[in-house]
Amino acid sequence: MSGDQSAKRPVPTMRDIAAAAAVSQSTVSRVLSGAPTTVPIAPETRQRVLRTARELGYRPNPLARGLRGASTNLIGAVVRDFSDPFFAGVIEALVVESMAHGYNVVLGHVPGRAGEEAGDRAGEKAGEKAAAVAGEEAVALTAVLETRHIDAVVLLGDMQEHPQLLADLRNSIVPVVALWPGTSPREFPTVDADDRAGIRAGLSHLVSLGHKRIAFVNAELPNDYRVREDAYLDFMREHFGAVPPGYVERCASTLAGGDAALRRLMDRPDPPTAVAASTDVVAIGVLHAAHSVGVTVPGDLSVVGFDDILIAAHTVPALTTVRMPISEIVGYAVTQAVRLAREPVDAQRVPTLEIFKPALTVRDSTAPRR
Amino acid sequence: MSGDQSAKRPVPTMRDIAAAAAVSQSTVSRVLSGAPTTVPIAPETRQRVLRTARELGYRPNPLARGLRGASTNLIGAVVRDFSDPFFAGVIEALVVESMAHGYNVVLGHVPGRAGEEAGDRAGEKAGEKAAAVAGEEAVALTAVLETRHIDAVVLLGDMQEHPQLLADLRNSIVPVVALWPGTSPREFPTVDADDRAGIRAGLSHLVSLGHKRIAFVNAELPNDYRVREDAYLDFMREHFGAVPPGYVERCASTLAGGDAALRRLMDRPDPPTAVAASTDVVAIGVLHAAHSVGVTVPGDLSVVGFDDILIAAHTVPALTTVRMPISEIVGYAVTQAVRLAREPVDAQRVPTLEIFKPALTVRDSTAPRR
DNA sequence: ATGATGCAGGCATACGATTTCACCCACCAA
DNA sequence: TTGGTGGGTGAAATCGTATGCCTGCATCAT
Repeated sequence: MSGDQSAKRPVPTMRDIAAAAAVSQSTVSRVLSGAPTTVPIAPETRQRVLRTARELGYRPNPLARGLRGASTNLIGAVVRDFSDPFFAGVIEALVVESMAHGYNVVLGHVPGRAGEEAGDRAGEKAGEKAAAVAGEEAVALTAVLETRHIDAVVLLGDMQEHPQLLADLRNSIVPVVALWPGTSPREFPTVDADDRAGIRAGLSHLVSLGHKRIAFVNAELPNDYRVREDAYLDFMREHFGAVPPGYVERCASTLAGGDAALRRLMDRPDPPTAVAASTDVVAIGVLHAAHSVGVTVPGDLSVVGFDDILIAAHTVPALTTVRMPISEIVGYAVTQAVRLAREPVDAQRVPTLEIFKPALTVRDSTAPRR
Repeated sequence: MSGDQSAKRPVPTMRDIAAAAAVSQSTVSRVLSGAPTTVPIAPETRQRVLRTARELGYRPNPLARGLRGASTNLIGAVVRDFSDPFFAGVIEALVVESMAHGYNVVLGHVPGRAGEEAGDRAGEKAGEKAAAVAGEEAVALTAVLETRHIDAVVLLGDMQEHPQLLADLRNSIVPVVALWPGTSPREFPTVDADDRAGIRAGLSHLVSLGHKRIAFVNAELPNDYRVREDAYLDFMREHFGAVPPGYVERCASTLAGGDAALRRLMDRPDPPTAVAASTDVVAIGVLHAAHSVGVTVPGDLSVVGFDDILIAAHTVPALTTVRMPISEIVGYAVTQAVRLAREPVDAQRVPTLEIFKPALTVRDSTAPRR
């Protein structure tokens, strides 16, 4: 068919279509963009152009589109911590939801303090470029964004560690939606979960099983985000008048962190009979540690997690946890982001706040106190 | 500082720099791109331009760059299954590695049979556009790519289910690197692991512990990818002369799949004393099922996984598995992709093949046969 | 003194699509 | 016949960057 031509120009341009359909390139643009043109197009011309485009296998060049200020249909996702299974699930939901809206997702990962390093290694490719461009560190931080390359940005998790990124975002024109913002200032439209209600649901469940010696393992973010911990403290004070001293353990937000935290708790003279964890990841670490030190779950110890990540239903034993409505939250956020991407700039920065309610999911890691 | 100006033009262009530094736009481009120009630039001019750029907070517009055929520094990742924790880890590695090379990652997910649906819902945004563009289904499938928007494509997992995607890739000029291609035809440079060696390592370990009744749980991909299963069959025949009948269970590549498979195995009159799973995900399902039906691991049953995903070290009990060298594989692939992105088109499609060796990681889910 | 060299930098154009403006033509009313 | 009028189309500017080509201006050798 288009043999040798496709070898040279695999993707035909509008000019090619125009030549083949014997119209001008402007007409091709008008027909293919499908936008309600100000100018009328004869039905037959329209058909001819469409047919030609199909035959030649036309694909619009999004870069050229974007250059004119049109949308690139790209959503940038900046995620605090990649290795966290919770965010892995979030990203999946985000990608699926975005594609359903006709958008793709560009992943950005905010390097800890690695601005320098990233710049250096990028230099491999860019030659002197990296060194030459002004304000290189700042550029490295906002790498994903490269403003205007992207129609909207979704912030996943606490971004407090990256003020530079937030500042860049603030000064740019891209709409931003923040999810699970933690301690980040509420400067963008935000979607979050009612952490306090979630923690209370888990704790109420433990109390209803007769537990009193309930410890809390808090996955500590770099900036003290203590909503879940505070919810625990308040709950304990309400129900028992006081928080058992030493019953709050803080640890890294990892499996190993939860593991270590439980070991510390069980080493106490008065070990708890139940543990609430601030995330499933640490809860799974707790499960593992309990098994390692010979504590039976749920016989000797009840464990409640938070998030209901994918593996939670298949741990040993299956984890009782609080389901984070990820798809609802992400779905809402994407809808919001897409809407903002189309709206005039001035309407975008209203820091709205939408809260979703988590719900308890009882499985096998909790049992009545012995 | 730049008060009202930033309100109108948040991101200055090269033209702005040029005006401010009293040089031509071309000079600005030459200085900022840092490429070894054919044209000499006076050091002082260079400095002046750089300073001006810094002061005005210049950021290159990647779209405009890309339009000229330059690189967009974007790598497209197409992943077979998002919900798989294995691929979550892979994506993390990919993002980190890509950013180290100065690239960002665009996530694509190949919809099962959902071409229609995706197109419809995308229509929300594009109005008649979606319907108007030729070959809409094809466009939906290659959504991420939008050829030339991306410098290279990394294929994650088996793409056999998506011949349309492969065809598009074949006809486009983007370099492609395939990772863990499974049954996909070897038409691109490929990076894979030595599955056979990995399975044999796991099985040898079980045999050295005295196990003979070793079953295999195969996470079945849509296209029968049976390298791991075949490795098991061969191994068993070599060591025991035959494969115990009914000892190969196939299941969905999910936690629930592994769960169900183990239940079937343990229901047999001659249950195995050890199980090798083709992936950690199903192995974790196996662990969970064993616990549910009262089979102790590793007392009654030894379990070996494959992949060494993040949670594997923290399951109950910690999973003995075969470590998939993800970072090595991804690192090699990204280096390759970046190199190909810079090379002339004709050198790109040589279907090279690089194989990495997995290694056994012994933890607590295996023990001598009782 | 003068053409040859080399250094610095500007001009113009290309990239592919969008969009504004202008144009042509047919048809209708006056 | 002529001045609309409006439908249908094309030419050209534009977006921001990269680059081939050309032009000044010194300096240098002859």
